[in-house]
Amino acid sequence: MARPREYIRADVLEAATALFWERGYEATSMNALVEKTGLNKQSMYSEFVDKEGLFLACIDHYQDGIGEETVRLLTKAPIGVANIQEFLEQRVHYAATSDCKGCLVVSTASNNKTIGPRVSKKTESMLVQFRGLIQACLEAAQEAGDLSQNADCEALAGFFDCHIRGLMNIGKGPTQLDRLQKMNAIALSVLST
Amino acid sequence: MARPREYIRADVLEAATALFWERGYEATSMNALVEKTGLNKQSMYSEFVDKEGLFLACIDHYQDGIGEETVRLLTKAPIGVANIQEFLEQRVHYAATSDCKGCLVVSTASNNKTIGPRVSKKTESMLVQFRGLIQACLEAAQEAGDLSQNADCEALAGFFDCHIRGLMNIGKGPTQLDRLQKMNAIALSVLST
DNA sequence: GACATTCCAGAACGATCGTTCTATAAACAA
DNA sequence: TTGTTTATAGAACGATCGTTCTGGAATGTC
Repeated sequence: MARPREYIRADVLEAATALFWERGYEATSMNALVEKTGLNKQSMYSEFVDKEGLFLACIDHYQDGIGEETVRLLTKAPIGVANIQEFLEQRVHYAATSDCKGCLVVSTASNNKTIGPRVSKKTESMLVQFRGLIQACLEAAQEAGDLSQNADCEALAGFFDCHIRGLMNIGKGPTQLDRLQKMNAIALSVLST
Repeated sequence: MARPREYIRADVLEAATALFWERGYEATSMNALVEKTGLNKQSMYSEFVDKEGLFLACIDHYQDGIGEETVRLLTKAPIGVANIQEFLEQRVHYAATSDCKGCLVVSTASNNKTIGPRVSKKTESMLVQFRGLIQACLEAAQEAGDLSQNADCEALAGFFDCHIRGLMNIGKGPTQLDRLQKMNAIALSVLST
Protein backbone atom coordinates (compact mmCIF):
# COMPACT_ATOMS: atom_id res chain seq x y z
CA MET A 1 0.00 0.00 0.00
CA ALA A 2 0.95 3.59 0.24
CA ARG A 3 1.14 6.53 2.52
CA PRO A 4 -2.17 7.27 4.24
CA ARG A 5 -3.73 10.69 3.83
CA GLU A 6 -3.16 13.17 6.59
CA TYR A 7 -6.40 15.05 6.19
CA ILE A 8 -10.00 14.33 6.98
CA ARG A 9 -12.40 15.13 4.17
CA ALA A 10 -15.09 16.48 6.44
CA ASP A 11 -12.67 18.92 8.09
CA VAL A 12 -11.47 20.17 4.75
CA LEU A 13 -15.02 20.66 3.54
CA GLU A 14 -15.97 22.43 6.75
CA ALA A 15 -13.22 24.99 6.30
CA ALA A 16 -13.75 25.39 2.58
CA THR A 17 -17.49 25.77 3.01
CA ALA A 18 -16.97 28.52 5.56
CA LEU A 19 -14.84 30.44 3.10
CA PHE A 20 -17.19 30.03 0.15
CA TRP A 21 -20.08 30.90 2.41
CA GLU A 22 -18.47 34.12 3.53
CA ARG A 23 -17.12 35.42 0.25
CA GLY A 24 -19.06 33.64 -2.46
CA TYR A 25 -17.74 31.45 -5.24
CA GLU A 26 -16.04 34.04 -7.42
CA ALA A 27 -14.29 35.96 -4.68
CA THR A 28 -12.87 32.85 -3.05
CA SER A 29 -9.52 31.85 -4.52
CA MET A 30 -8.00 28.39 -4.52
CA ASN A 31 -4.94 29.80 -2.77
CA ALA A 32 -7.13 31.07 0.05
CA LEU A 33 -8.87 27.71 0.23
CA VAL A 34 -5.56 25.87 0.38
CA GLU A 35 -4.35 28.12 3.16
CA LYS A 36 -7.57 27.95 5.16
CA THR A 37 -8.05 24.19 4.87
CA GLY A 38 -4.38 23.43 5.43
CA LEU A 39 -4.73 20.80 2.76
CA ASN A 40 -2.08 20.50 0.08
CA LYS A 41 -2.90 21.93 -3.29
CA GLN A 42 -2.18 18.72 -5.12
CA SER A 43 -4.33 16.73 -2.70
CA MET A 44 -7.09 19.27 -3.19
CA TYR A 45 -7.18 18.74 -6.93
CA SER A 46 -6.86 14.97 -6.76
CA GLU A 47 -9.77 14.87 -4.33
CA PHE A 48 -12.11 17.42 -5.89
CA VAL A 49 -10.91 17.69 -9.51
CA ASP A 50 -11.29 21.48 -9.74
CA LYS A 51 -12.73 24.52 -8.02
CA GLU A 52 -16.27 23.77 -9.10
CA GLY A 53 -15.92 20.20 -7.86
CA LEU A 54 -14.81 21.47 -4.50
CA PHE A 55 -17.70 23.89 -4.40
CA LEU A 56 -20.20 21.18 -5.25
CA ALA A 57 -18.78 19.05 -2.45
CA CYS A 58 -19.08 22.04 -0.12
CA ILE A 59 -22.73 22.51 -0.98
CA ASP A 60 -23.33 18.85 -0.24
CA HIS A 61 -21.48 19.27 3.03
CA TYR A 62 -23.59 22.31 3.82
CA GLN A 63 -26.69 20.30 3.01
CA ASP A 64 -25.57 17.53 5.36
CA GLY A 65 -25.10 20.04 8.16
CA ILE A 66 -27.34 23.10 8.14
CA GLY A 67 -29.63 21.55 5.57
CA GLU A 68 -30.32 18.46 7.62
CA GLU A 69 -30.99 20.57 10.68
CA THR A 70 -33.59 22.45 8.69
CA VAL A 71 -35.17 19.22 7.55
CA ARG A 72 -35.23 18.00 11.14
CA LEU A 73 -36.97 21.17 12.29
CA LEU A 74 -39.56 21.09 9.54
CA THR A 75 -40.35 17.39 9.85
CA LYS A 76 -40.53 17.09 13.62
CA ALA A 77 -43.84 15.33 14.26
CA PRO A 78 -46.53 16.36 14.53
CA ILE A 79 -45.81 18.71 11.67
CA GLY A 80 -47.83 21.87 11.41
CA VAL A 81 -47.64 25.62 11.79
CA ALA A 82 -45.42 25.28 14.86
CA ASN A 83 -42.61 23.86 12.75
CA ILE A 84 -42.64 26.89 10.48
CA GLN A 85 -42.89 29.17 13.48
CA GLU A 86 -39.88 27.57 15.12
CA PHE A 87 -37.87 27.60 11.94
CA LEU A 88 -38.59 31.28 11.33
CA GLU A 89 -37.61 32.08 14.89
CA GLN A 90 -34.33 30.24 14.45
CA ARG A 91 -33.61 31.94 11.12
CA VAL A 92 -34.27 35.34 12.61
CA HIS A 93 -31.85 34.78 15.45
CA TYR A 94 -29.27 33.74 12.92
CA ALA A 95 -29.99 36.74 10.71
CA ALA A 96 -29.52 39.06 13.68
CA THR A 97 -26.00 37.77 14.23
CA SER A 98 -23.51 40.56 13.63
CA ASP A 99 -21.51 38.67 11.01
CA CYS A 100 -24.38 36.73 9.47
CA LYS A 101 -23.37 35.21 6.17
CA GLY A 102 -26.88 34.49 4.94
CA CYS A 103 -27.75 31.13 3.42
CA LEU A 104 -25.16 29.55 1.16
CA VAL A 105 -27.79 27.93 -1.02
CA VAL A 106 -29.90 31.06 -1.40
CA SER A 107 -26.89 33.23 -2.15
CA THR A 108 -25.48 30.75 -4.62
CA ALA A 109 -28.78 30.28 -6.42
CA SER A 110 -29.06 34.02 -6.89
CA ASN A 111 -25.69 34.14 -8.63
CA ASN A 112 -26.82 31.87 -11.41
CA LYS A 113 -25.00 33.91 -14.04
CA THR A 114 -21.52 33.35 -12.67
CA ILE A 115 -21.82 29.74 -11.51
CA GLY A 116 -21.96 26.63 -13.61
CA PRO A 117 -25.15 24.79 -14.52
CA ARG A 118 -24.29 21.84 -12.29
CA VAL A 119 -24.18 24.13 -9.28
CA SER A 120 -27.33 26.08 -10.08
CA LYS A 121 -29.21 22.85 -10.79
CA LYS A 122 -28.24 21.50 -7.39
CA THR A 123 -29.10 24.62 -5.43
CA GLU A 124 -32.35 25.05 -7.30
CA SER A 125 -33.49 21.54 -6.47
CA MET A 126 -32.56 22.08 -2.83
CA LEU A 127 -34.75 25.16 -2.73
CA VAL A 128 -37.61 23.27 -4.32
CA GLN A 129 -37.25 20.54 -1.73
CA PHE A 130 -37.26 23.15 1.03
CA ARG A 131 -40.43 24.72 -0.27
CA GLY A 132 -41.94 21.24 -0.31
CA LEU A 133 -41.22 20.80 3.38
CA ILE A 134 -42.97 24.06 4.19
CA GLN A 135 -45.92 23.10 2.06
CA ALA A 136 -46.18 19.74 3.84
CA CYS A 137 -46.36 21.53 7.18
CA LEU A 138 -49.11 23.78 5.90
CA GLU A 139 -51.09 20.90 4.45
CA ALA A 140 -50.80 19.01 7.72
CA ALA A 141 -52.02 22.08 9.56
CA GLN A 142 -54.93 22.29 7.18
CA GLU A 143 -55.70 18.63 7.81
CA ALA A 144 -55.62 19.26 11.55
CA GLY A 145 -57.95 22.23 11.24
CA ASP A 146 -55.32 24.79 12.25
CA LEU A 147 -55.47 26.41 8.84
CA SER A 148 -58.40 27.48 6.75
CA GLN A 149 -59.63 24.84 4.31
CA ASN A 150 -59.52 27.21 1.37
CA ALA A 151 -55.97 28.32 2.03
CA ASP A 152 -53.64 27.79 -0.92
CA CYS A 153 -50.81 25.83 0.70
CA GLU A 154 -48.61 25.90 -2.36
CA ALA A 155 -48.85 29.67 -2.65
CA LEU A 156 -48.33 30.07 1.07
CA ALA A 157 -45.21 27.91 0.89
CA GLY A 158 -43.95 30.16 -1.87
CA PHE A 159 -44.70 33.17 0.28
CA PHE A 160 -42.68 31.82 3.21
CA ASP A 161 -39.87 30.80 0.91
CA CYS A 162 -39.80 34.37 -0.32
CA HIS A 163 -39.93 35.72 3.21
CA ILE A 164 -37.01 33.59 4.33
CA ARG A 165 -34.90 34.54 1.33
CA GLY A 166 -35.58 38.14 2.21
CA LEU A 167 -34.54 37.50 5.80
CA MET A 168 -31.29 35.91 4.70
CA ASN A 169 -30.63 38.90 2.48
CA ILE A 170 -31.36 41.42 5.21
CA GLY A 171 -29.30 39.43 7.70
CA LYS A 172 -26.16 40.12 5.72
CA GLY A 173 -26.51 43.81 6.41
CA PRO A 174 -26.98 45.71 9.64
CA THR A 175 -30.25 44.87 11.40
CA GLN A 176 -31.84 44.25 14.77
CA LEU A 177 -33.42 41.17 16.25
CA ASP A 178 -36.62 42.81 17.39
CA ARG A 179 -37.25 44.30 13.97
CA LEU A 180 -36.83 40.89 12.38
CA GLN A 181 -39.09 39.27 14.94
CA LYS A 182 -41.82 41.76 14.19
CA MET A 183 -41.48 40.94 10.52
CA ASN A 184 -41.80 37.27 11.34
CA ALA A 185 -44.95 37.93 13.34
CA ILE A 186 -46.45 39.79 10.40
CA ALA A 187 -45.54 37.00 8.00
CA LEU A 188 -47.08 34.40 10.27
CA SER A 189 -50.24 36.45 10.60
CA VAL A 190 -51.26 35.45 7.10
CA LEU A 191 -52.04 31.99 8.48
CA SER A 192 -54.66 33.20 10.94
CA THR A 193 -57.17 34.94 8.75
CA MET B 1 -8.55 74.02 -25.69
CA ALA B 2 -8.21 70.39 -26.54
CA ARG B 3 -9.83 67.50 -28.26
CA PRO B 4 -13.42 66.91 -27.18
CA ARG B 5 -14.38 63.53 -25.79
CA GLU B 6 -16.06 61.12 -28.15
CA TYR B 7 -18.17 59.36 -25.56
CA ILE B 8 -21.24 60.27 -23.58
CA ARG B 9 -20.98 59.54 -19.91
CA ALA B 10 -24.56 58.36 -19.57
CA ASP B 11 -24.15 55.85 -22.38
CA VAL B 12 -21.00 54.45 -20.86
CA LEU B 13 -22.68 54.12 -17.48
CA GLU B 14 -25.72 52.50 -19.04
CA ALA B 15 -23.61 49.77 -20.60
CA ALA B 16 -21.37 49.30 -17.58
CA THR B 17 -24.34 49.13 -15.23
CA ALA B 18 -25.93 46.43 -17.34
CA LEU B 19 -22.79 44.34 -17.07
CA PHE B 20 -22.32 44.80 -13.32
CA TRP B 21 -26.00 44.14 -12.84
CA GLU B 22 -25.84 40.87 -14.71
CA ARG B 23 -22.63 39.42 -13.34
CA GLY B 24 -21.96 41.24 -10.10
CA TYR B 25 -18.96 43.30 -9.12
CA GLU B 26 -16.35 40.58 -8.73
CA ALA B 27 -17.18 38.63 -11.85
CA THR B 28 -17.17 41.69 -14.09
CA SER B 29 -13.72 42.48 -15.45
CA MET B 30 -12.45 45.84 -16.60
CA ASN B 31 -11.64 44.31 -19.97
CA ALA B 32 -15.23 43.22 -20.38
CA LEU B 33 -16.39 46.68 -19.34
CA VAL B 34 -14.07 48.34 -21.84
CA GLU B 35 -15.31 46.11 -24.60
CA LYS B 36 -18.99 46.50 -23.74
CA THR B 37 -18.91 50.26 -23.27
CA GLY B 38 -16.67 50.83 -26.28
CA LEU B 39 -14.89 53.43 -24.21
CA ASN B 40 -11.13 53.55 -24.23
CA LYS B 41 -9.38 52.07 -21.24
CA GLN B 42 -7.40 55.18 -20.49
CA SER B 43 -10.50 57.35 -20.71
CA MET B 44 -12.24 54.94 -18.38
CA TYR B 45 -9.64 55.39 -15.69
CA SER B 46 -9.32 59.13 -16.10
CA GLU B 47 -13.07 59.45 -15.77
CA PHE B 48 -13.76 56.97 -12.95
CA VAL B 49 -10.36 56.56 -11.24
CA ASP B 50 -10.68 52.80 -10.73
CA LYS B 51 -13.08 49.89 -10.87
CA GLU B 52 -14.76 50.79 -7.61
CA GLY B 53 -15.19 54.37 -8.79
CA LEU B 54 -16.88 53.11 -11.93
CA PHE B 55 -19.11 50.85 -9.90
CA LEU B 56 -20.11 53.68 -7.59
CA ALA B 57 -20.98 55.78 -10.61
CA CYS B 58 -23.01 52.88 -11.97
CA ILE B 59 -24.99 52.60 -8.78
CA ASP B 60 -25.74 56.29 -8.96
CA HIS B 61 -26.79 55.85 -12.56
CA TYR B 62 -29.00 52.94 -11.55
CA GLN B 63 -30.48 55.11 -8.83
CA ASP B 64 -31.20 57.87 -11.33
CA GLY B 65 -33.00 55.42 -13.59
CA ILE B 66 -34.74 52.49 -11.92
CA GLY B 67 -34.43 54.09 -8.51
CA GLU B 68 -36.20 57.24 -9.54
CA GLU B 69 -38.95 55.26 -11.18
CA THR B 70 -39.48 53.47 -7.89
CA VAL B 71 -39.61 56.77 -6.04
CA ARG B 72 -42.11 58.06 -8.54
CA LEU B 73 -44.35 55.01 -8.04
CA LEU B 74 -44.19 55.19 -4.28
CA THR B 75 -44.75 58.93 -4.02
CA LYS B 76 -47.54 59.32 -6.55
CA ALA B 77 -50.22 61.27 -4.71
CA PRO B 78 -52.36 60.44 -2.96
CA ILE B 79 -49.95 57.96 -1.40
CA GLY B 80 -51.37 54.92 0.31
CA VAL B 81 -51.71 51.17 -0.01
CA ALA B 82 -52.32 51.46 -3.74
CA ASN B 83 -48.77 52.68 -4.30
CA ILE B 84 -47.34 49.59 -2.61
CA GLN B 85 -49.76 47.41 -4.49
CA GLU B 86 -48.74 48.88 -7.82
CA PHE B 87 -45.07 48.65 -7.01
CA LEU B 88 -45.37 45.01 -5.98
CA GLU B 89 -47.24 44.25 -9.16
CA GLN B 90 -44.51 45.89 -11.22
CA ARG B 91 -41.76 44.06 -9.35
CA VAL B 92 -43.45 40.74 -9.85
CA HIS B 93 -43.75 41.24 -13.58
CA TYR B 94 -40.08 42.07 -13.65
CA ALA B 95 -39.19 39.04 -11.52
CA ALA B 96 -41.09 36.79 -13.89
CA THR B 97 -38.93 37.88 -16.81
CA SER B 98 -36.92 34.95 -18.08
CA ASP B 99 -33.54 36.63 -17.71
CA CYS B 100 -34.36 38.72 -14.64
CA LYS B 101 -31.23 40.11 -13.07
CA GLY B 102 -32.77 40.99 -9.73
CA CYS B 103 -32.12 44.35 -8.13
CA LEU B 104 -28.61 45.74 -8.39
CA VAL B 105 -28.81 47.45 -5.03
CA VAL B 106 -30.20 44.44 -3.19
CA SER B 107 -27.67 42.09 -4.76
CA THR B 108 -24.79 44.42 -4.08
CA ALA B 109 -25.80 45.04 -0.49
CA SER B 110 -25.89 41.31 0.14
CA ASN B 111 -22.29 40.97 -1.03
CA ASN B 112 -20.97 43.24 1.68
CA LYS B 113 -17.96 41.03 2.28
CA THR B 114 -16.45 41.42 -1.16
CA ILE B 115 -17.29 45.05 -1.85
CA GLY B 116 -15.70 48.13 -0.33
CA PRO B 117 -17.20 50.13 2.53
CA ARG B 118 -18.01 53.07 0.28
CA VAL B 119 -20.20 50.85 -1.86
CA SER B 120 -21.95 49.08 0.98
CA LYS B 121 -22.58 52.38 2.74
CA LYS B 122 -24.24 53.75 -0.37
CA THR B 123 -26.42 50.73 -1.07
CA GLU B 124 -27.40 50.44 2.57
CA SER B 125 -28.60 54.01 2.70
CA MET B 126 -30.54 53.51 -0.51
CA LEU B 127 -32.34 50.57 1.05
CA VAL B 128 -33.11 52.58 4.16
CA GLN B 129 -34.54 55.33 2.01
CA PHE B 130 -36.64 52.81 0.13
CA ARG B 131 -38.04 51.38 3.35
CA GLY B 132 -38.89 54.94 4.36
CA LEU B 133 -40.96 55.41 1.23
CA ILE B 134 -42.95 52.29 1.97
CA GLN B 135 -43.46 53.37 5.55
CA ALA B 136 -44.72 56.77 4.40
CA CYS B 137 -47.31 55.07 2.22
CA LEU B 138 -48.47 52.95 5.13
CA GLU B 139 -48.69 55.91 7.48
CA ALA B 140 -50.67 57.86 4.92
CA ALA B 141 -53.01 54.89 4.56
CA GLN B 142 -53.39 54.80 8.31
CA GLU B 143 -54.15 58.50 8.32
CA ALA B 144 -56.81 57.96 5.65
CA GLY B 145 -58.39 55.13 7.60
CA ASP B 146 -57.39 52.47 5.08
CA LEU B 147 -55.18 50.76 7.61
CA SER B 148 -55.81 49.81 11.21
CA GLN B 149 -54.80 52.47 13.72
CA ASN B 150 -52.78 50.01 15.79
CA ALA B 151 -50.81 48.72 12.82
CA ASP B 152 -47.04 49.06 13.23
CA CYS B 153 -46.09 50.88 10.05
CA GLU B 154 -42.37 50.62 10.64
CA ALA B 155 -42.56 46.87 11.12
CA LEU B 156 -44.84 46.53 8.12
CA ALA B 157 -42.40 48.51 6.00
CA GLY B 158 -39.67 46.11 7.09
CA PHE B 159 -41.89 43.21 6.17
CA PHE B 160 -42.50 44.51 2.66
CA ASP B 161 -38.83 45.31 2.26
CA CYS B 162 -38.11 41.71 3.15
CA HIS B 163 -40.79 40.45 0.79
CA ILE B 164 -39.42 42.44 -2.12
CA ARG B 165 -35.86 41.31 -1.49
CA GLY B 166 -37.15 37.77 -1.53
CA LEU B 167 -38.93 38.43 -4.81
CA MET B 168 -35.78 39.81 -6.37
CA ASN B 169 -33.92 36.74 -5.22
CA ILE B 170 -36.51 34.33 -6.56
CA GLY B 171 -36.71 36.25 -9.81
CA LYS B 172 -33.14 35.35 -10.64
CA GLY B 173 -34.08 31.70 -10.79
CA PRO B 174 -36.83 29.91 -12.69
CA THR B 175 -40.30 30.96 -11.63
CA GLN B 176 -43.78 31.75 -12.90
CA LEU B 177 -45.76 34.95 -12.88
CA ASP B 178 -48.93 33.51 -11.37
CA ARG B 179 -47.01 31.99 -8.48
CA LEU B 180 -45.42 35.32 -7.74
CA GLN B 181 -48.72 37.14 -7.98
CA LYS B 182 -50.26 34.79 -5.45
CA MET B 183 -47.35 35.49 -3.13
CA ASN B 184 -47.96 39.20 -3.56
CA ALA B 185 -51.62 38.78 -2.72
CA ILE B 186 -50.69 36.93 0.45
CA ALA B 187 -48.19 39.61 1.42
CA LEU B 188 -50.73 42.34 0.86
CA SER B 189 -53.32 40.48 2.91
CA VAL B 190 -51.48 41.47 6.08
CA LEU B 191 -52.81 44.97 5.57
CA SER B 192 -56.46 43.98 5.71
CA THR B 193 -56.81 42.33 9.09
C1' DG C 1 16.24 -3.02 3.76
C1' DA C 2 14.29 -2.47 -1.11
C1' DC C 3 10.42 -1.56 -3.72
C1' DA C 4 5.97 0.42 -4.87
C1' DT C 5 2.71 3.64 -4.05
C1' DT C 6 0.65 7.69 -2.34
C1' DC C 7 1.00 12.01 -0.02
C1' DC C 8 2.90 16.51 0.62
C1' DA C 9 5.58 20.94 -0.27
C1' DG C 10 6.27 24.36 -3.40
C1' DA C 11 7.85 25.98 -7.87
C1' DA C 12 5.92 26.99 -12.20
C1' DC C 13 2.39 27.20 -16.01
C1' DG C 14 -0.41 30.25 -19.17
C1' DA C 15 -4.28 33.22 -18.64
C1' DT C 16 -6.41 36.96 -16.83
C1' DC C 17 -6.84 40.40 -13.21
C1' DG C 18 -6.80 45.78 -12.35
C1' DT C 19 -3.89 49.32 -13.65
C1' DT C 20 -0.35 52.25 -15.99
C1' DC C 21 2.56 53.74 -19.79
C1' DT C 22 3.77 55.10 -24.45
C1' DA C 23 2.63 56.91 -28.72
C1' DT C 24 -0.39 58.86 -31.92
C1' DA C 25 -4.44 61.53 -33.45
C1' DA C 26 -7.53 65.38 -32.98
C1' DA C 27 -9.10 69.92 -31.86
C1' DC C 28 -8.75 74.64 -30.20
C1' DA C 29 -5.81 79.15 -29.11
C1' DA C 30 -2.36 81.97 -30.73
C1' DT D 1 1.04 77.15 -38.76
C1' DT D 2 2.59 76.19 -34.42
C1' DG D 3 1.91 74.90 -29.82
C1' DT D 4 -0.75 73.02 -26.21
C1' DT D 5 -3.95 70.00 -24.49
C1' DT D 6 -6.64 66.03 -24.28
C1' DA D 7 -8.69 61.76 -26.24
C1' DT D 8 -7.68 57.45 -28.22
C1' DA D 9 -5.38 53.06 -29.32
C1' DG D 10 -3.03 49.37 -27.60
C1' DA D 11 1.17 47.47 -25.57
C1' DA D 12 2.84 46.35 -21.12
C1' DC D 13 3.06 46.18 -15.95
C1' DG D 14 3.17 43.23 -11.66
C1' DA D 15 -0.10 40.50 -9.23
C1' DT D 16 -3.10 36.93 -8.91
C1' DC D 17 -6.18 33.59 -11.03
C1' DG D 18 -7.05 28.25 -11.52
C1' DT D 19 -4.26 24.53 -12.55
C1' DT D 20 -0.26 21.38 -13.33
C1' DC D 21 4.41 19.67 -12.67
C1' DT D 22 8.49 18.27 -10.23
C1' DG D 23 10.90 16.26 -6.26
C1' DG D 24 11.15 14.39 -2.33
C1' DA D 25 9.05 12.30 2.15
C1' DA D 26 6.36 8.84 4.27
C1' DT D 27 4.14 4.43 4.71
C1' DG D 28 2.66 -0.10 3.30
C1' DT D 29 4.29 -4.96 1.36
C1' DC D 30 7.84 -8.17 0.44
